[in-house]
Amino acid sequence: MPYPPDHKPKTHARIVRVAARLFRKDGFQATGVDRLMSAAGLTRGGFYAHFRDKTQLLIESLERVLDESQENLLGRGLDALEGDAWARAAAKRYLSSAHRAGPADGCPVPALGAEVARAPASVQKVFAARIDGILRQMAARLGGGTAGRRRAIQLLSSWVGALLLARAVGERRLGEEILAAVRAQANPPRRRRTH
Amino acid sequence: MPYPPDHKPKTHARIVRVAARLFRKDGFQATGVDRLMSAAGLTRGGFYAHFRDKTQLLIESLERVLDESQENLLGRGLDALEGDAWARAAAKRYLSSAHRAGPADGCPVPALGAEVARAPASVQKVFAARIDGILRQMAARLGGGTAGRRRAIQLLSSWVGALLLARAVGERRLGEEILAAVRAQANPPRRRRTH
DNA sequence: TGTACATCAGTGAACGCGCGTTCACTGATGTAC
DNA sequence: TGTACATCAGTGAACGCGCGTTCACTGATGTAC
Repeated sequence: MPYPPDHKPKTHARIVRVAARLFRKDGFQATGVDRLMSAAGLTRGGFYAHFRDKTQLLIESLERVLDESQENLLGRGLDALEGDAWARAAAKRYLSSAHRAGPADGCPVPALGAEVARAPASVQKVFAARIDGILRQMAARLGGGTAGRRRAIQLLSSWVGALLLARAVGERRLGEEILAAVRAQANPPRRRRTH
Repeated sequence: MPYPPDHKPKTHARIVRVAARLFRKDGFQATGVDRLMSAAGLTRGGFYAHFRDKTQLLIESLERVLDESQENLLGRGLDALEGDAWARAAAKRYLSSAHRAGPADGCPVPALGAEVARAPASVQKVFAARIDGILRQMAARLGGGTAGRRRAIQLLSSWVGALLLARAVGERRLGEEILAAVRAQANPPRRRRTH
C-alpha cells in the first residue's frame, strides 16, 4: 500500500475539522470548496475523493460538532451536576461572552440553524437526531419524565435564541445584557416568585 | 416630469417587499440581485438606481420586517393585553405551526439572525435598534422596570430559539413538540410551582 | 390641438470573479522479485 | 541490496453557471410652444 492505512482517514478528519470551523464562522453557503481545501492544506480536486458532495460534508460536520456541543453542555466538569445546579452551570458556560465572540468553536444551532432549516432532508434528519439526543440527556439531568423533557426544550430554546440575538446585535452592550438576562433565569432564588 | 411623482417610490417599496420575503425564505446571500429583480417584475440593471448596494437593501428590508414583527407581537388584537395574558397570547401566535412553516412572512430573527451576526456594523446597528425597541415595548407590557425588561429578553430569546430549532429539525414531530413545550412555559397555572 | 423636446426609470450587455463538480494526470510510496 | 512495478491520495485545468456591479442606451411620459 503506497500510504499508511490511517493516512486517508486522517486527511478526511482534518477536512471535517476545518469545515466545521469555517461553516460556523462564515456560514455553509459562503464557504467555498476551494477556500476550505486550502485551509486544510490541500487543493480543490481532492475534495471528491472524500465526500460525495458539499452537502455530505455539512452532514459530517454537524454530526461532529453536535457531539461536541452535547459534551460541552453535559460533560467537561458538569457531569456530576443535576437539576437547577446543572442548569445554572450549563447556562453560564453556554451564555458566556467567549461563546458569543467565538462562533467558530461554538454551538452550531445559532450559527447554522437557519441554513439547516433550508437544507435537504438528509441534513435535517441528522440534525434532528442529534438535537433529540441532547434533549434526552438534558431531560434526564432535570429529573426526567415529561416535565424534565419540557424543561430541557425550554432551556435549550432560550439559550439558542439568546446567543443568536446577542451575536446579531453586534459588539454593543445589548448583546451582553441579553446573555446576562437569560443566565439570570436559571438562578435561584427566583425572587419574583418567592417573596 | 415623465412619470408620476409616486412612481419611483412605489417601485422602490415593491423591491423591498419582494426582497424581505426572498431573504427570509432563501437567505440573504443565496438571493441574487437578478432573481430578486425578476421577482419584482424588473431587470437587474435598475437595482442600482434604488439602492447603493445589496447590503443597503438588506438594511431597508430588516427595518420594514422588524417593524412588522413588532406589530405582530404587540398589536393586531393583542393591544389590550398585559402581563401573563399578553405573554400567553403572543407566544401562541409566535410559536404557531403557520409561523414555523412560513418563514417568508415571519420574524426575521430566526431566518436571518446568523447572517446579520456576520454582516457589516451598519446592518447590525439597525437590527439592534429595532430589537431594543421591541424589547422596550414588551417590557412595558410586562410591568416595566428591570424585571419587566429581563422577562422580555427571556421570552423573546426562548421564542426565537424555539422557532429556529423547530424549523431546523424538519417537518417531523419534534418540531411541533418544541413549539408546544415553549408555548406551555407561558401558561398558568405553573403546576410545578403551585402544588 | 399637434408637434418637438427634455426627463429619467428601467434595460441588457459586459466586467472579473468564485461557485460546485469532473477528470486525465502526477508522483511519492510500499511491495515483489 | 537494487530495480521495476502497482497503488492511489492528491493535483490542477477545465466545464457551465450565477454572482454583484457598471454603464451606454432606450423609450414612455408630461411639458412647452
